[in-house]
Amino acid sequence: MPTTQRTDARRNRERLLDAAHEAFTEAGADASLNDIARRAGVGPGTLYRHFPTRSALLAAVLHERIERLCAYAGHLTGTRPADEALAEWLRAFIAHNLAYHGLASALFLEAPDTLNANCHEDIRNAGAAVLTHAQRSGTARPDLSAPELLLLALGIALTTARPASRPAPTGTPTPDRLLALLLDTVHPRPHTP
Amino acid sequence: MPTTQRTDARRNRERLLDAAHEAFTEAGADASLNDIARRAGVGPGTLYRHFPTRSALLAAVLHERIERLCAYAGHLTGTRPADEALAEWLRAFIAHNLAYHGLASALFLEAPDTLNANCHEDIRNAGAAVLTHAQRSGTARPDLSAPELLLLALGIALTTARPASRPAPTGTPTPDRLLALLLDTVHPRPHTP
DNA sequence: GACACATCCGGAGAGCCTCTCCGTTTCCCC
DNA sequence: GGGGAAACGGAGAGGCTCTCCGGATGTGTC
Repeated sequence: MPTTQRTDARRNRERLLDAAHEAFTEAGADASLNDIARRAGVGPGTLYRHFPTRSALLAAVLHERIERLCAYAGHLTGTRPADEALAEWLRAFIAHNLAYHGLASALFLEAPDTLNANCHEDIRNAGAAVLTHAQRSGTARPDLSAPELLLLALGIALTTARPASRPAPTGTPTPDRLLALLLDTVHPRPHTP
Repeated sequence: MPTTQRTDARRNRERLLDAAHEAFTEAGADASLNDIARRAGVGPGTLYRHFPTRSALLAAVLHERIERLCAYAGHLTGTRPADEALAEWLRAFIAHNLAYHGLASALFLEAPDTLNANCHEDIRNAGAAVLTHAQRSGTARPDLSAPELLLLALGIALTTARPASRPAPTGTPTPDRLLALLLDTVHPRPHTP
């Protein structure tokens, strides 16, 4: 069993990822896998061999993006004051989850399996790193856990994501405003009244 | 055009609502409308005549529940201190949105149309009433709007709702804990450091 | 270069779902 | 009890997910 794929398999995989990116961009969660296979010039069987489930495909499409998000955490904690780093990373985290009309959030809510476990783990670790850093500097309350913070931020993405067709009506709170409110929770209370 | 439905129509409508309640309880968003019609002992055509879209059916199923939620707001502001009323109503709001494995939240994120516009409006008004009451009493920060608060609470429901099959893994933050964090944002800061 | 063979492809098709259309039945009112 | 409006129901079109397997295609070997 050679560790390398056949070249046609590798080529098809790339084509499928490109087609999936296109389809998810246009149709979000409603994108048809059949259609993605068609766009890639490939049979449905080929799609399912490369990506057994819709999540697997989504995880593969998001893979690079997630790696960048995680690397960004390291970059921020190294170059910015802890509270700025936390705020900026959360902003990036929310922006990431808004990708593909909020489809990226869906991956995060799925049951972790062998295919997306790394994504979950990596993001959780990145979030934990940024939060811990802020807590050590005294700019984040110590009783807050990373899963709590990430879920709250994820909620912001989920409630502000819009399906392709429907733009946000005016008056709808923006993700930035909701994040600002969330950050008020994160900062330690000056004192308990 | 008589304003009253025929008795068989009314009967079928009731049966459909019961069947839908069952199916949504079991399968959440994945419930098949075909299956709901079957359970109700009715053809698919009948289902679609009574409820032209899935949302319409969902809105009808949730109607009573939503009325209770809105009435609860009035009750709370009349009988409880403003901050307690706000906390308790938000708890109820989140619990409501967790119904049918989070399916109830979906209705809230949909584009308002003639069928569900009342639901949106009523809930928004109820939330605004409870929030305004708290703001007048000085227990909620004045720069917070009802849509903002509702979206944040809705986010909690969305991120903690679980599809039928998959219970929350231990260590997952509970809705109550996330709400407690959210309420910290809501209370006015003792002073700005 | 040709051969053998593991790998990979493609598309037909089963099964389900949404939603429509229209001939038929059922109720309601006179 | 009879006429007509209102409502029913189910066949069926079209699409989607996912599987299966005969056939095509790279790849290492001689």
